[in-house]
Amino acid sequence: MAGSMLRNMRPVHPGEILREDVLPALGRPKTEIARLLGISRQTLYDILNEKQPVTAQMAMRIGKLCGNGPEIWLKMQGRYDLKIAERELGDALDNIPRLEAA
Amino acid sequence: MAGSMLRNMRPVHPGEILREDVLPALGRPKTEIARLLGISRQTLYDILNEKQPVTAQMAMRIGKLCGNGPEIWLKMQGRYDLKIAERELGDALDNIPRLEAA
DNA sequence: TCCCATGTCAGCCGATGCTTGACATGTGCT
DNA sequence: AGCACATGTCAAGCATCGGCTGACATGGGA
Repeated sequence: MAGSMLRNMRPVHPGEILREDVLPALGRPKTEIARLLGISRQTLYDILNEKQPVTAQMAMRIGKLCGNGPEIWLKMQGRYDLKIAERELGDALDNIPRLEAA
Repeated sequence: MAGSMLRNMRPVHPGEILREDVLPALGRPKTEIARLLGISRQTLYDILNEKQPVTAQMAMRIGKLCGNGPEIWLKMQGRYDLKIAERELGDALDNIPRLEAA
């Protein structure tokens, strides 16, 4: 079914795509990219280095600049966050039972 | 195409679904739900009152308890966040140009 | 040489996510 | 009546987070 391929892939931080594919394709200095996005240079670097997530606001900015819309970026971040959350929760999840409708 | 119906709907906070549909169907005291989820009672109420988002961790917990997985909840929150972000950014978006690959 | 881009560090700050503890109110059981 | 428990809400507290500014050392053109 649709999406199954994506689901089984290692979780990819949106910053990796920006750094490896998108920004090189745009071919502009990162300093300018940050300015165009309306964010600080530091914040852009943090995202590219995968130290900060792509928030909803960031997704909108990036989606606008790249013309592909915000959903892709936010969804990518979501998949990433879920993987992290799964690892962080660990055994805590085992203690949560599955309830069924009464 | 798939998803177009969802996209055009008003943004729904996951707490609304929990409050209106899911918890009633489970038919357990909210106090117990919070305990089973492994979170504080206050946090559950905040989510039900749409004052706190469903984070990735929360999505995992809820998804486990309800047996439907975390993606639904996180995606719902994402759509909601995008609507909020769009409103908050406002004109700031107009200042972001659309770049094309060089 | 001067200008600009790059990459990284440190520190600040407001907001967020979640917690504990308490309170008043209601409900059901014995 | 009395107890146990659920409900809904408030007030702090607290660590983390998202984003910023300012600074530094470095490198590559014009």
